[in-house]
Amino acid sequence: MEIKSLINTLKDHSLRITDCRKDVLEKFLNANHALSFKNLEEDLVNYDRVTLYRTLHSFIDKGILHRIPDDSGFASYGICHDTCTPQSHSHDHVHFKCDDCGNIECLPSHHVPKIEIPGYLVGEANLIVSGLCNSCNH
Amino acid sequence: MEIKSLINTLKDHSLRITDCRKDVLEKFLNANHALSFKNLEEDLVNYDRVTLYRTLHSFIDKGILHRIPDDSGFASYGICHDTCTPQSHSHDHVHFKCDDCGNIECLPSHHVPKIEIPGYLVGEANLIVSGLCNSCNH
DNA sequence: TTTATTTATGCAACATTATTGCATCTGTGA
DNA sequence: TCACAGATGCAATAATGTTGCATAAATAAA
Ligand SMILES: [Mn+2]
Ligand SMILES: [Mn+2]
Ligand SMILES: [Zn+2]
Ligand SMILES: [Zn+2]
Repeated sequence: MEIKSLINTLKDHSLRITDCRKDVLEKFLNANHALSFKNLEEDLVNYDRVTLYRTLHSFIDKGILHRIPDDSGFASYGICHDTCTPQSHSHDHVHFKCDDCGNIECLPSHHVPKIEIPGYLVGEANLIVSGLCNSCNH
Repeated sequence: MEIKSLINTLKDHSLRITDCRKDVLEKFLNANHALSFKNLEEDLVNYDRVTLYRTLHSFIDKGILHRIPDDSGFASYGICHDTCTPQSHSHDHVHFKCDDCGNIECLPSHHVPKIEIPGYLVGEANLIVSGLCNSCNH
């Protein structure tokens, strides 16, 4: 990932170009799976925890990242491959959590099946599947 | 819910009969939706927080309750209507979270669709749907 | 029923995760 | 280059959950 594209991504989302934002964004672009806050904290030790939290929040606000809830309470964050905006986050893809390596992946090719519930108005749906990922299964 | 049945439920799961356990179990049996820890804490003020946590844990261990993860990080707990045991919790039903009243419901009649992911070994699946519940929708 | 054993409870302390206030620093547009 | 909105770091605080330990209560044994 070259630095030019990082900067453009930040500019396109009307975010100021800072070292922290570049480093965080780069990590997400290079990772092939979602990252937890702990992942970031471990690797980007030269930034304050608070700054990392605020960086995640601004990325989510702008539609660069989406939060992936986890049963264990440790949320992860994934890139919004589809075009999310500050106005609307929409993610109808399945999330996979590997029981072995612990990684969480976005599976954009797998959409969450629509559920019909009589008498209910169904909005968002969130499907988290666990098991063994492609790497750990072979 | 009469007290006899409460006691029998506890006995059947080899748990000692205590006031706290009876009160907590009664609340779950009377509620028509899942309860969060905060729900319990607000209503059962005469018990220590730690005791409520431990009560929830023992109920989960024995297969009386199951934990329902929530995007917001506040887990809820629902009764295991099917026969769960200390050995195996199995819940393949959909969970619904109402955007209006905030209640979370177990929908035992709605099973989580099975997902096939090539190269992956798929195990558990967790589907949380949000929208308006039957009450808030009418 | 009484006693002994096991388990549950309450309190305090601690751990973890996340947020807020505020002074200072930095990026950006003028 | 300058002014200013916005970002950062640090300290304090909040929210949620866990652990250790003394005491109390429930159940088993006598
Ligand atoms: Mn995703
Ligand atoms: Mn349920
Ligand atoms: Zn894996
Ligand atoms: Zn509702």
